[in-house]
Amino acid sequence: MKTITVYDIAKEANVSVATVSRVLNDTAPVKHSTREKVNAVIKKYQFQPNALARSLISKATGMIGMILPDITNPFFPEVFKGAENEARANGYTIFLCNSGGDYRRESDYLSVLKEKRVDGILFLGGRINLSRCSPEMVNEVVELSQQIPMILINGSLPKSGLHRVMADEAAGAEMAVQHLIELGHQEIAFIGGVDYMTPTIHKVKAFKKKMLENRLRIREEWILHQDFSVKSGKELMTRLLQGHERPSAVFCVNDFNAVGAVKAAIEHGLTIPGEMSIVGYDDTPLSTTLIPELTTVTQQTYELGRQSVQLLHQMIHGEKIKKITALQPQLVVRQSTAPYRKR
Amino acid sequence: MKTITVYDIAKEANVSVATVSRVLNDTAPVKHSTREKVNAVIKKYQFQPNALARSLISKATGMIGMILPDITNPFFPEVFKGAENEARANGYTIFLCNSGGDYRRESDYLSVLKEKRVDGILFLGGRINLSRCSPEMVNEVVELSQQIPMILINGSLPKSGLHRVMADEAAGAEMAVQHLIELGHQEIAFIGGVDYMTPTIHKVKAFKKKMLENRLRIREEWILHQDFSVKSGKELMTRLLQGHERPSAVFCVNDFNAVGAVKAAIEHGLTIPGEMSIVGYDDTPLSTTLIPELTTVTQQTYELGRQSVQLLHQMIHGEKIKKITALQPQLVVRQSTAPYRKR
DNA sequence: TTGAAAGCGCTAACAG
DNA sequence: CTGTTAGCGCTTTCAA
Repeated sequence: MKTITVYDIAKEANVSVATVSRVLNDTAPVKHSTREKVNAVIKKYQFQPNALARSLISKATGMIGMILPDITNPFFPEVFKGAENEARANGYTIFLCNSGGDYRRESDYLSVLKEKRVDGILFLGGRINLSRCSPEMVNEVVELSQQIPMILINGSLPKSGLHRVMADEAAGAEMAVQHLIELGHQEIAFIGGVDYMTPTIHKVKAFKKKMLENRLRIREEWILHQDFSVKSGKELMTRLLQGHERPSAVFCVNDFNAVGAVKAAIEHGLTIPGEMSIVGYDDTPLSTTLIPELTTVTQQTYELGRQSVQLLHQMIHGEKIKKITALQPQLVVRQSTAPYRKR
Repeated sequence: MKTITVYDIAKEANVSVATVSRVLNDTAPVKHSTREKVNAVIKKYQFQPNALARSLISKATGMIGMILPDITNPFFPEVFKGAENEARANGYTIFLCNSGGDYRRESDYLSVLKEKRVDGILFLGGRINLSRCSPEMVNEVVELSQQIPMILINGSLPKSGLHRVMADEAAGAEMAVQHLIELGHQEIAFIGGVDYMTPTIHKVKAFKKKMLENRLRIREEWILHQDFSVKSGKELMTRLLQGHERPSAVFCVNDFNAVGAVKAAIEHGLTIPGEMSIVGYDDTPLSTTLIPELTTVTQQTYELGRQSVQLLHQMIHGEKIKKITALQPQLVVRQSTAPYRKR
């Protein structure tokens, strides 16, 4: 099946390819009658100009690359959705690149996106959430960002000066802890996450700050890390419950961990929130799916994606934009937290 | 910032562009020393050939388009993951197109994917799950499939002869109902889904077949439809519980609905699975997140995606493949179903 | 208004 | 082994 080109259209319409191009792009006046004629032929063959050839000239592909760590974590599909809707409204299509948080894979994708000449890149997870990211990894990203507009979502790279869109995790974490304290809890634990990634670090820091502010004891043995999964939340909570003393409330690094924590607590015969208050983070769909529904912190996930693309679009068009856009998180109180009651 | 091309490399290495191209693609013998020389210059500038220009010639873009209805439904990220891993292994990148099940949007994306000259298309949801799809919509897809290899996942289009990869929903549904019956349940309801889409239709049909086979009464008023959401599952279950008589078991069109059903049942004071058995479908992560964990049917979601890309890859290379690839679903018994007990 | 022709960056004959 | 050159399909001067 021969692919049809502007030449075929031109020939059949008895005009030059230039004219075909003109009616295609409405880039110069064309006599009404010839325009009609050309359009007729175009319609007849359902001709669609080859975007590759166009891009080769225009230096724009209408493609955005989005690198994220794990699309099966319900936080990310929501970001994607926000990004995609905004992208579509502006004529972009999105390459979704699941890195698995693997730095090698991130590099691979960065490279692929570069050779495919995407118009912009959205970077989430992996190296941009590392407390200490190697200079080489930073460099790779910084150099690419000089050729392709890029936005880091919910992360950063040391002295890279890269554009960022983020939800203020410290603020969100403080709200969560504050909420627990206001409910009368004094024995509060923190669980989840790996200890070398910023989503964990920011929250632990905020947690300690709030505890200190309220003259509450911080027990290092009640700050437990592992990873961001449900499984991990379950194991960590189990560990907590095996101690002589146990907290009356737990703040989890994310909803996954919180779900695990809830499951562990219930399996150990505790009632939630009666005997144990638990708060998660991210406000993923999981939180309303759970019984009891999870008290958590929303990051305006959809907006995170939407605004990022909006800004990226502006960058692509050479507009200056703020280096940092911060979205305010918000506490969502549901059923997994309750006032402290003495045991 | 000037983008650098093969010409720049050629000039600096004192060779012709053809030679540069040769070392880039290893497409013809090049003297070792000149190869070294060229590679040095390439490395020096971190040169990456423009994929657009290459694709223009090779007629291959290394891009696959994936149209699906809702990436926030945890079933799809898993399919995507399987697809992406296989894609990556074969050198493809994936355009993720969230159609929202909107036919107009599907058409838009189909058109975009065509002009972007993707090498292949994976189609899920929306029109390919309609019991009656309009001839125009069918046509649009069929015509495109003549130009671009395409695979329909878990769906079909009337007499289109399109390639399909699917999990056998009828078989899966039968397993689910069989399981309930073997547990001694006789009063079984079916809830969920919209009634004009195949995921619902196939299951209802299988449900009725099994009931009939076992001489069990099918009550039409216990076959309730709405949509595929948690909310809908909740509302439908509530409706069921408000009747004079109530079933002892419910088979739900998917996990979302099942979660809603569980929530409704618990809110109505029922214990699960003691007083009400519930089974879902899809085996999404939700099912292990719930308390009690959900008995459900797995569709081999990851494999669905992986094998689809594998087949698509073969089609792209002109190999003949089977029209239909069916994956066997499997019942996963967890905690939401139990033997029938008289009330 | 329209056409001829020169590229966009790369690959692939075809000579040498 | 290596260079020259003609495209891939489209847009865009430059003339007419």
